[in-house]
Amino acid sequence: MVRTRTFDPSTALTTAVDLFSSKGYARTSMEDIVQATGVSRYGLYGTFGTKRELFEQALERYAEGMGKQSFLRLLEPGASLNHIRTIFEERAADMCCSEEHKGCLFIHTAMGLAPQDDELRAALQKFMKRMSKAFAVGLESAKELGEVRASLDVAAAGDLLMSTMFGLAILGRAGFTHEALSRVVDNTLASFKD
Amino acid sequence: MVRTRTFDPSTALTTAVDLFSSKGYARTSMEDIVQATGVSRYGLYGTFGTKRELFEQALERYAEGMGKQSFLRLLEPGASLNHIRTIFEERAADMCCSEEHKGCLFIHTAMGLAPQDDELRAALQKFMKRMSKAFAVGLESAKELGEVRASLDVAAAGDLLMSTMFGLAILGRAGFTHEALSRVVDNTLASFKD
DNA sequence: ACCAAAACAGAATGAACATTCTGTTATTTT
DNA sequence: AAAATAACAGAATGTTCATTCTGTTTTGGT
Repeated sequence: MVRTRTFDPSTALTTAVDLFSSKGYARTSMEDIVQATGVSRYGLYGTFGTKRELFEQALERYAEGMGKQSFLRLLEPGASLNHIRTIFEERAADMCCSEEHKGCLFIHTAMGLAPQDDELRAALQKFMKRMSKAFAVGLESAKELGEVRASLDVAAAGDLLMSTMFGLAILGRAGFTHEALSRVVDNTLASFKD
Repeated sequence: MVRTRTFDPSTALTTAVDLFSSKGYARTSMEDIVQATGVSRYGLYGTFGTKRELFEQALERYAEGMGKQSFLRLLEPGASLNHIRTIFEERAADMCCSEEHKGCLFIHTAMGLAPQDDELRAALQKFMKRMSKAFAVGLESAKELGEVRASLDVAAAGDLLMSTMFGLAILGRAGFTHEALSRVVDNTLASFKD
């Protein structure tokens, strides 16, 4: 390496994640990414490969970020219903109240490339199962705390919470109020009790 | 009108609905629609206006179709939980098991044009509220039949069911099994009882 | 049968886009 | 300091797309 790179691939990828998750694959152009990152086409293609490959890496980063930022807490002992509620609350705030129209990259992937792209669909499934599993583990902890009924099937409830998370993202994107989303969360979580 | 039209606008619109709901706005081209309908560009633009305007009409048609095909039953007296379950079952079958990758046009709209297009977003909200309301009315009937607890807030539950419907569509698109979706539906409906 | 207008098929236009290419600049090694 | 090469900016290429234009064909009214 003779001339040194003038950009940080990791922060560039973060920017790409933001663009992809607000506008999706089809509606964000490489030019958009060049503009937003300040990285040249050369750097982008050299570092990340094609747009499709960049998207895949963005999806991985997005999943990783969600895990670290939200779902890791559920895997720790003592996780409670409130941890789950907080995760929903944070996401609802992102979806509803941001002027930049943040969106869910999982949903964009599912509605966009996933049906035609086996590799991407497999990755998406893996991340989604991880998410459902994290919810299940969190619910298991909550069960020990007596916050949810002992008979609750936490695996099924994990899928249900994941599904709810996506549903809320759609409601948020459609312009529903934060209150409406909160009510859905409250009712869903309440259904696990007793 | 001197020369007679050789296509039926209504069936052409139906075809456009199918294309838009499987691939979304950005990924279906006017050329795709020309091919699938057999209607010339001239006919398409002359009858429906721009692609954006065609999409709006497709969205309306889609909502209307969902209403007639699924939600009208919920407004009739005697609607029961099973009517609701059937609606979910039919949709789940569409989403999971079709090779043509049917999708939900509401979701495509929410993730695609809605954030930037006030008119489309308003239309989408209207249709979504109608959907939630239909669920609520169905639940009210189910309440009279004693299928759900008397204390159930049917308006809140209507939003929840709508959210669930979107969540399921995402799961289906991501390749989750029909069983996984059914389990979510069962658990959601069970949470309304007693 | 003829005319005018509307519908048609497909070519044309101009913009947007993904990707590659070119010439330039910076930096490490010698 | 010179050489070599990786990184850079942006021009070039070829494709796809939405929309408009052109020349042709059909058909209702005369």
